[in-house]
Amino acid sequence: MITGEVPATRPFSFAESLWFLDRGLDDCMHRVTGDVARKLIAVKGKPVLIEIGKGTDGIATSVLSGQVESAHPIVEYVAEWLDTGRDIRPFYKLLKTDTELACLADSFRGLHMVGIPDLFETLVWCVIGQQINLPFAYRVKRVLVEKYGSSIRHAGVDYHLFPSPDTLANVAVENFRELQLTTRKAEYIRNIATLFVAGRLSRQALAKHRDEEKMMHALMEVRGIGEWTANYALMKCMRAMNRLPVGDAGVNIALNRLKGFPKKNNRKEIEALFSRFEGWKTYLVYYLWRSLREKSAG
DNA sequence: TCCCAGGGGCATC
DNA sequence: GATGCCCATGGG
Repeated sequence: MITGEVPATRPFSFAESLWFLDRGLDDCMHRVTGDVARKLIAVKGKPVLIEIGKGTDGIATSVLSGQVESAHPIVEYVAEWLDTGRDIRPFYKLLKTDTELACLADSFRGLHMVGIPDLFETLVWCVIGQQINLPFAYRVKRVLVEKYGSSIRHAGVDYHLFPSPDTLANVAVENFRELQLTTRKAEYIRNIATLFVAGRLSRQALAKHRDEEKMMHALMEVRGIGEWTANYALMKCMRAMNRLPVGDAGVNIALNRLKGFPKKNNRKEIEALFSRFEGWKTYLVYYLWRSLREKSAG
């Protein structure tokens, strides 16, 4: 069996990564059982089932199914996915300068951001999740993926790859409607898929902009991608470090709880706070989201 | 019943 | 640029 170790820059908590992957939500793109997670990924276009668990000094990975020549692409994938290489100590230094937020560095010590390496999946997921609650959004995603994504079965469990742009570009709006997607969302998804097929939208092309604001602009030209979604995509997929999804409900609630900010019309307070987190705004958002689900917070 | 949920587009002024 | 409305499901 091919195995590998993904080095992690400390502080790093695999338990936090695992907690996020589970969260009590039913994410069809991976499976968490006990202290490991399994996920089907594409390596050179072929499905490979990997398992990740706590390693001696990072994350232990192994290939359960599929053909790969070495652990190298697997290790690369996991490092990108779980942001293991990030040194978050500077972020903690900034957190410690804020009386009410200092606790985040202790409560969630070693939490690195779990990303979505695939841009197409990220954008489609955003569209699905727009303006609906998360459990429902995950259900819709599961039906979409089970219907249109390729999968393999291992030990009696199905693992899925996200549907390809080519597949979703050819799904009729009425078939999307059967998945409880609105007509408008169906159109957005079809359009995004078509742009990917045509090569007019890709992670690689987007990355060439380098500048976060230029990437924002490029994404927001696409129908269905507004400011919030563009921010989210840059955070989760492009690893942009200075994003603040304006108007995000989670950020508002978290800062209301932690710092007593108003729940609405709080732009001034929030921008002032985030201006002190230059280079780490994305991570601050992520830690605020994390704080929402701490114990009694539900 | 009402309001909100990890929004976005569009018309209108 | 700000505001209001539409979309359209499910949870509290």
